[in-house]
Amino acid sequence: MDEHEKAIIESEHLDEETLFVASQTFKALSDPTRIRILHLLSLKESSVNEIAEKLSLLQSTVSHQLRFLKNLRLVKFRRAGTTLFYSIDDDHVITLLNQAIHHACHD
Amino acid sequence: MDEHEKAIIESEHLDEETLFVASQTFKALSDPTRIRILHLLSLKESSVNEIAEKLSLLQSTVSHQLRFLKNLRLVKFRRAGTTLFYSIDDDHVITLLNQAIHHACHD
DNA sequence: TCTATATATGAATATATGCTCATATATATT
DNA sequence: AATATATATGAGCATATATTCATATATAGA
Repeated sequence: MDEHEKAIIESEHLDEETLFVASQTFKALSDPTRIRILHLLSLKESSVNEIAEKLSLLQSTVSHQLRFLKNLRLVKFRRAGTTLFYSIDDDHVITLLNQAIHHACHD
Repeated sequence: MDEHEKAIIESEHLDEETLFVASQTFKALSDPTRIRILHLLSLKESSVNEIAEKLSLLQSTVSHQLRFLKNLRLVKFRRAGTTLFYSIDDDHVITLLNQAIHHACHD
């Protein structure tokens, strides 16, 4: 942790930018459906239909949530014909997620 | 991380309970106002009015959000006369918060 | 007990969110 | 070009959320 960062964390004032990015990151993890999708992707790259089937969700629901996660650059995809394989693009959020799961297991 | 926990994280299926607790934790951190309150409390114990003044929020807004955070056992308070001093009751969420701030600073 | 101060609460409102349905788009195959 | 498959998108709806206003409650002091 560098001095600049330390200064931000120890300052009473959090700037708008930091506040927005942090809250968006947590918003991504605040919905059970998105947690399930991210958790699945943390285990293995999957297509939209695979995710839908494994998690018993509509294809449309999965696609909407993937767009949300892609906009936040939390997931990425590669194309293989008509199939899109999604995977994690930000290991940091998976770390946050696993920590929360860890914590949830120890209440 | 024990075996049981490892099994949960590595399983494709997250149980409802774990999912709910984890999503609630992140929901608490998904709102800029709550982040500001938690961040302030991580620096120092504060009364409701102090929080409201420092963050330019209505007393009612702060009180409502503190109730939310208290229900999740993320904050606690001690009474001193008519004044209630709130403080952090779950260091884990502050760790999560500081990690996200750290991450936000390095984009 | 009356008053002042600090906090909590309920109702109302505006906005955000997540899901579903129907349909559009993109790619591959024939 | 026509068809099939995989995915994306927009509209509509129901629910959740955050804030505000008005008011209630609780404690302390005169």
